[in-house]
Amino acid sequence: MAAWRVRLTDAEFAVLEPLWRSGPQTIRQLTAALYPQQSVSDYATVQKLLERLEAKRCVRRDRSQPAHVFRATIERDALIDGQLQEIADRLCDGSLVPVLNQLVRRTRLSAQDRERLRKLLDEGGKQ
Amino acid sequence: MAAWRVRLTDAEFAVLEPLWRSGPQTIRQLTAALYPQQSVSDYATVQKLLERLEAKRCVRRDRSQPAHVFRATIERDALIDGQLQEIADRLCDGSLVPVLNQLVRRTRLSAQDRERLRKLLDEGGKQ
DNA sequence: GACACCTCAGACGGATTGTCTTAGGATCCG
DNA sequence: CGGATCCTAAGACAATCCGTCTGAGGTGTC
Repeated sequence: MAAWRVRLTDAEFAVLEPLWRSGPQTIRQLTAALYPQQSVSDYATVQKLLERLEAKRCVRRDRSQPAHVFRATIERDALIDGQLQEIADRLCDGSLVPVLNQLVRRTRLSAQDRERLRKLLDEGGKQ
Repeated sequence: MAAWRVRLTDAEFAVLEPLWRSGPQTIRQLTAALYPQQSVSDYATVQKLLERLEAKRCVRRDRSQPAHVFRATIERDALIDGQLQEIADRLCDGSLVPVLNQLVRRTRLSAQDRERLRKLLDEGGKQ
């Protein structure tokens, strides 16, 4: 699970979302999820976005059905990784540590969240 | 220090960098820092980028000197915040907690780093 | 006056983005 | 068969963005 470096637009992120949430789908299904009252061109828009996501290797197409079925080939977490690394590169000379510090400092955490993080820190130490 | 929501380009980030590192500067100084062998149009490029950064309120211009002096009006940390929030919005329904988890899980941390984070977690709990 | 440096306004070409149109193939059903 | 419906594929489209570049004009200094 390498940190995936790719630049996506807002609309492309939006298309990925239902694929992560509900698994592989056809264009028709995705259009229904994204544009509640779908029009002809909404369908075409989703189609184009999927085409671009495929070119960026974030999505794969199963052509065995008459209506192609699309699935995400990148996990949400991997994409988060990539985005984080991009912040680090642009703002912290490539290091994630300052990003992490800033994030811990700023985020409102419940006691549970904090507990979980402490555990993660412990595990990380043992590896 | 609110999380600053603004979209910057790579070149704009690059201009901000020397402002953070070395403080307020003129266009000439910034150009020298960014384009080691500066040409006429490199100067103009930096000028245009500063103009756009000013429009985005990331930079302020002191006009009292013949050569205007620019300073960053946004801190590096605030910008990191904004970028992190943007990831959260696009990928985690607005919550920073999953981002944080992922970051802790993925980042290689030294024992020192881990210790510092533990402290940050403790402090956060007391507030 | 000549020169150097500055600001300001805007043009520019290329890329990106989201939307939309059209053409054509496959399938289903009367 | 013939028509309706769904699909893919290809590309046009306007708007915006992005980095670069040009030119006109102001100001200061020797």
